[in-house]
Amino acid sequence: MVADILIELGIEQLDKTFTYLVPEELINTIKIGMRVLVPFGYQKLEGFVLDIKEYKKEDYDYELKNIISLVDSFSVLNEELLELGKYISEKTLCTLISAYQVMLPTALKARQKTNVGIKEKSYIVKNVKDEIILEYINNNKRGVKQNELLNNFIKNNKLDKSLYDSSVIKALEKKELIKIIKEEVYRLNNDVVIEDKHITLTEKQREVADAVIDNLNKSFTYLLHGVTGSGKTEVYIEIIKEVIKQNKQAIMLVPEISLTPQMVNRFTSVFGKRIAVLHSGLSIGEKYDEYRKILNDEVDIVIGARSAIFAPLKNIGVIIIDEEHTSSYKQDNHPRYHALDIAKKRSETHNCPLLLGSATPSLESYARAKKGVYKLLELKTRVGKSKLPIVNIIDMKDEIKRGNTTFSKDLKEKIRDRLNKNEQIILLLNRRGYSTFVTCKNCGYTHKCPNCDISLTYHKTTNTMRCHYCGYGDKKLMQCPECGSYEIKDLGTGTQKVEEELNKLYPSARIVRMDVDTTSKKGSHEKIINEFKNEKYDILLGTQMIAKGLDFPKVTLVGVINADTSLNIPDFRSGERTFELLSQVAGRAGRNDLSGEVIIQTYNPEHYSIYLTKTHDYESFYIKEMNIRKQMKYPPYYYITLIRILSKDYMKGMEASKKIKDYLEKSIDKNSIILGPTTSIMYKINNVYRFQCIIKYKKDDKLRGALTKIINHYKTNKDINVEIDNDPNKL
DNA sequence: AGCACGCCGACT
DNA sequence: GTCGGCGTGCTC
Repeated sequence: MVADILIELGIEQLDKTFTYLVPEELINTIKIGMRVLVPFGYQKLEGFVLDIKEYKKEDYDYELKNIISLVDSFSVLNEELLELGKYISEKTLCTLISAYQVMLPTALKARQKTNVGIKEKSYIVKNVKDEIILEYINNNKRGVKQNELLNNFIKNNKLDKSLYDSSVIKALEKKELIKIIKEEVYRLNNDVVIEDKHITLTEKQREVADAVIDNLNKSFTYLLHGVTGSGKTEVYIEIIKEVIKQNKQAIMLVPEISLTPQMVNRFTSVFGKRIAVLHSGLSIGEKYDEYRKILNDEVDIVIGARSAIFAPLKNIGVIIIDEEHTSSYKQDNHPRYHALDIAKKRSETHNCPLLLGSATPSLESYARAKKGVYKLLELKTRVGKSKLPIVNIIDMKDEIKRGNTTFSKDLKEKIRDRLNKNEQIILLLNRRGYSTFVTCKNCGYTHKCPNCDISLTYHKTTNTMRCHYCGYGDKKLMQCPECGSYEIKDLGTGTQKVEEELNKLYPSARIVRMDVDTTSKKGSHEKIINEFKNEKYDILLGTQMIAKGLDFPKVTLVGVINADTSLNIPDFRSGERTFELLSQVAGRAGRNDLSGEVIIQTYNPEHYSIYLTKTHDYESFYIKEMNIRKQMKYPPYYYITLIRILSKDYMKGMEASKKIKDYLEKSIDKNSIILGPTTSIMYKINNVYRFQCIIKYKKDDKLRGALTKIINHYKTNKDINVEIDNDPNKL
């Protein structure tokens, strides 16, 4: 017997299997999809078994080596995942091994040296019959502690070892009255109280849920367009209930860690313990445990972020992607897969529906729904008494003339008003740090990162200038290095500065800031959210991470400090992003009986992405934006592929980029449009120069082949790195 | 990725 | 004459 092994190393040259002999003692235990340890050149490496077959000596003109050992006693990749990996590597042009690695939790990837194993807890159990124990207790006059332990066996069969003194245990063990056993425990323990509040769906919700429930055994994609607060989660729960009734399982994707706890709590209160959670906020050990729960058929529902789409459930009945427009469903490094794409694939293999939900669907999805590729489901009103908030747009050009830079007069007054009424406020500023750049007033010199093409952000808490791309840190300049002037000015406003200003304006208000800098510690997300929900704070100030999905009943005012930050990014999706962000954050206001109000401060009040949020008018936004996309030949009218060329040497990078463009021009479809090469928007990051070509196409059968050729051509080139991104999030 | 093989410069 | 520079190529 021989086995084809895919080696752990993720480089293109090794993107193929190597054949090894299966030693006698493993013949009965080895299975496809298992991890094994093999000799490879001068090293020992791990790999996945992709095939097992008979050994035919004549097929090999070299000596085969033996597999050293198995890494686990089970297959980490089942047949479906093995196939899915092939699909990913083809679709995203990545090595097969990196496709498999990305599907697995760290602890089960080939060779991550993590050595995370099953966590065990020790218990004490009886080693003899009850009568003997009772007899011992009666004769044992002095051993008070021993008797105390043994007496506990009357009520319990096993006792927690950690609760008893080790000398007592040892003595009883020696007498062979008790023994110690070990059992697997899961690190993540969601103690749950099932409290099915028997929510009755509204007529509309019922209709939407039934549209999916009536077609549970068909692979089809549904787009649920429901305004913020329209009760999409209830619809999801209703569908999943039905799926579980049919003995099937569900995958539920949520965009970010900040949202997971909320969703998990909601779900555990209905479904109890049979839920696994997978997201980046968990430790390696916790993820390993959650994953094993799935492997052991102990869960019906998997809730998690992007990678949860790979959950190895055997009989999926529905896949739900909440906030489907979220860009983080697309991985933006190496295997650049899109969770939505994987979801479609899995929905086909499992013959189950895929439900996408959003208040602001991506243009791509909405266009498909309009065309009938997806079925469009709608929830146009909020549930219960709550109404969509009133949105006011404030032109900051006027405010600046009155001397109001950060807060407009209106926003200041309204914050004061809510503080007086003991209601809560959310403020959004999509920029962390204190000030966004530091400039010399005299000569215009800007303090930039020496490694990247980025101005440094001042962080007052650490008194440093930091680069948000490479992490470079430097002292704040006191004097301009160019002209010697001391007139150094902070420009732009970050969350830290706003926090400071809020403290000055409202000294008694309790303010909590939530951005990357305050949420780096594990669990800090959840802590801030819970404390805000429990009204420990009056104002929640944060970056976009506060915009989505959170449900705070006491929030009646949402303020957007500067709506233009996302609009000014030179990217064809910046309008969509802006509309989406503003609509989402506006949706945080007035989610209960208290009516909500939103203030959006902007320098571009006439921009459709901004003024259409006033009327919550997604439809008009869609039509306007689609017109632009059509004219500019952007998605969803055209597909886009981004080729990024990276080099430490500017000239070499430029030359390679030109060559790539020339090659594309003669090898791909004549109707496809090739733009570039140009330098990327950030032309240098971490001392690497970045160039790009963009290809716009409707249908191009020659493109895939050409891209593969380009990748293959540059894979051995040490000076040039080529990355290909189909359907990029950012250009 | 690692490591050996191999072919050219400056040194005990 | 040798030691060692890292360019190239291979690993079942």
